[in-house]
Amino acid sequence: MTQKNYELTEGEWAILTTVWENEPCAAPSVQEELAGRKKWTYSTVKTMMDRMVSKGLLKKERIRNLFLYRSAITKKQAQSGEVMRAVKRAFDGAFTPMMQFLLDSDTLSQQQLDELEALIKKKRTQERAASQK
Amino acid sequence: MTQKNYELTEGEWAILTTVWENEPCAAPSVQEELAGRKKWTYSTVKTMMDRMVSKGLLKKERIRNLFLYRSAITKKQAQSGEVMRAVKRAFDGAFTPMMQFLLDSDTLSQQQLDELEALIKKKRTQERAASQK
DNA sequence: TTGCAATCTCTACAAGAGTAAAGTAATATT
DNA sequence: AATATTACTTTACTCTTGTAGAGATTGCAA
Repeated sequence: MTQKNYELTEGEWAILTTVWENEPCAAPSVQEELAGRKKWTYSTVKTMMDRMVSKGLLKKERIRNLFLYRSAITKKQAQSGEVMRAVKRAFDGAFTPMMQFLLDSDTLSQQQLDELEALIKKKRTQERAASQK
Repeated sequence: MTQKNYELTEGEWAILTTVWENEPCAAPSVQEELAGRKKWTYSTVKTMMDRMVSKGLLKKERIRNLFLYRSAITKKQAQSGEVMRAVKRAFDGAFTPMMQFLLDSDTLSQQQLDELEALIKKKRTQERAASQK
């Protein structure tokens, strides 16, 4: 499974997010769902969705006269693409410097730091377990 | 200092990176410097650089007949923008989930985990110190 | 001074993203 | 059936990014 690196645009994120949550869903539903955040007309949404089908981001299926869309990539794949892009462009492809950056930026609270530390502990245990299987 | 959120394109990253390393520098130098990775002609590079000046990403200064460019934003700002974009789009603005994703996804070695833990410890000390000044 | 070399300016074009109006088809309502 | 509503298709316009050629300028070398 050679996974491509998806780099979605703002609009594609908006749509995919809605699709993930309502899958399978029709274009009008997506438009309504999005209506709060984005003031896109049905036309706009439909156009974008069909372009996304061509790009392999969504799948479209016709059931008699109803068109249902579903995602063609998982949220994880999309997240990974986004993170990869950041890491690749801004940190020369190296993960640790990016983490370091996140830690340095003072956006993390004590509580978040706790959480992270816990995550690391867990991670380390897993590593150890895995390496001596 | 209301810091804007810079979202650079691929090309802008390439150019800014070279500028940061050679600042101040002339357009032809940047083009030559980039010649290895990108097969852009001088024209291309010059056009992009001037657009970047308009956008406030670079500054241009004329010294007699020489034009010197320098960056208008720091690497840190650019990195921050990139990270913010990822966090905002892919993780709903929440840092911890992104960290978690990084921890889960990647091939972090024991050593890197150690580093991170140390970073967190240090960070926490700083926080504490700062909060009770 | 004449001309080449380097550099800059102007102009342009294609592709993709965002945006949507208009026209058409199909379904539902009275 | 006639009309209203909903959904889909076609077409298109704008802006940005990547890309670059052609022409104008400037400064140095012969």
